[in-house]
Amino acid sequence: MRGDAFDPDCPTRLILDRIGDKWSVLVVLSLAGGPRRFTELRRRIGGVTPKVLTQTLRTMERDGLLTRHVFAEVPPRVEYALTPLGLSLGRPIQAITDWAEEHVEAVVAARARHDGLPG
Amino acid sequence: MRGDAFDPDCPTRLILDRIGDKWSVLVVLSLAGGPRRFTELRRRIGGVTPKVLTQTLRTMERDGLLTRHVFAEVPPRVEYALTPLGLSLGRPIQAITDWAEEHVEAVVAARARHDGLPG
DNA sequence: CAGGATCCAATGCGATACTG
DNA sequence: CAGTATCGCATTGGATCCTG
Repeated sequence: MRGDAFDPDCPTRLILDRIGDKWSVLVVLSLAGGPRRFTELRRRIGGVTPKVLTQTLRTMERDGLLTRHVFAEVPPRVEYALTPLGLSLGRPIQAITDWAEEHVEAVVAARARHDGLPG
Repeated sequence: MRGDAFDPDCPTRLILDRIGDKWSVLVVLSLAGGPRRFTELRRRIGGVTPKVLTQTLRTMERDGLLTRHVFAEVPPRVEYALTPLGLSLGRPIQAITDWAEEHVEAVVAARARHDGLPG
């Protein structure tokens, strides 16, 4: 049985909320090539604070999208890796960001045109 | 020149923000089959209030994703339709919602498993 | 290195009521 | 029918400082 995004009570909405958050998408893309450490992610994803990155990673771990592996070393080392589920999400995510990167100019232009016109 | 979603100053981020909002995705899906009137959209998209739906539609119009056409009739009639740009966004959006509807159970299960375990 | 703790600002969103 | 106006809260996310 599939979900139904149009039903306000369907948990599919929860997924869309997650995808809609500011950083999950970039985390998925960053991990698509293999496991990464916390600071690697932080550097790769411009503008994210450690607090928010941690929150994002914890939520995604809870949702079964990635795993968190702590190595018993000094200095500490923690690696994040996509699960098969998270990896499968990578494809539609990539489609969205591809669209965004390709059409960003058209949107910005439309916005300028709209804002420039009176009324 | 394409955008770069990893650059915090790239407007691509603005697009991701739009896609991430609670209702735009459902509006795109609702209009994929052709133009719809305001109340049709409102009924189709469960749980949205008129104020928020209007906001969403206005923003999407500004971004060049849809057009708003007012008919000079009584009672009033307003139709919303996707532009070619909005239509092109429909495909990656559909990919995301397909993923969500297909994997919602896996995510909910992962969440339950995670929350059920101590620590 | 990988975070936790705390405080705070923005704002998205909802409820309700009203209108040309 | 297709909105607008007002109010207010809950959530999200950012700045900053601290630590095992």
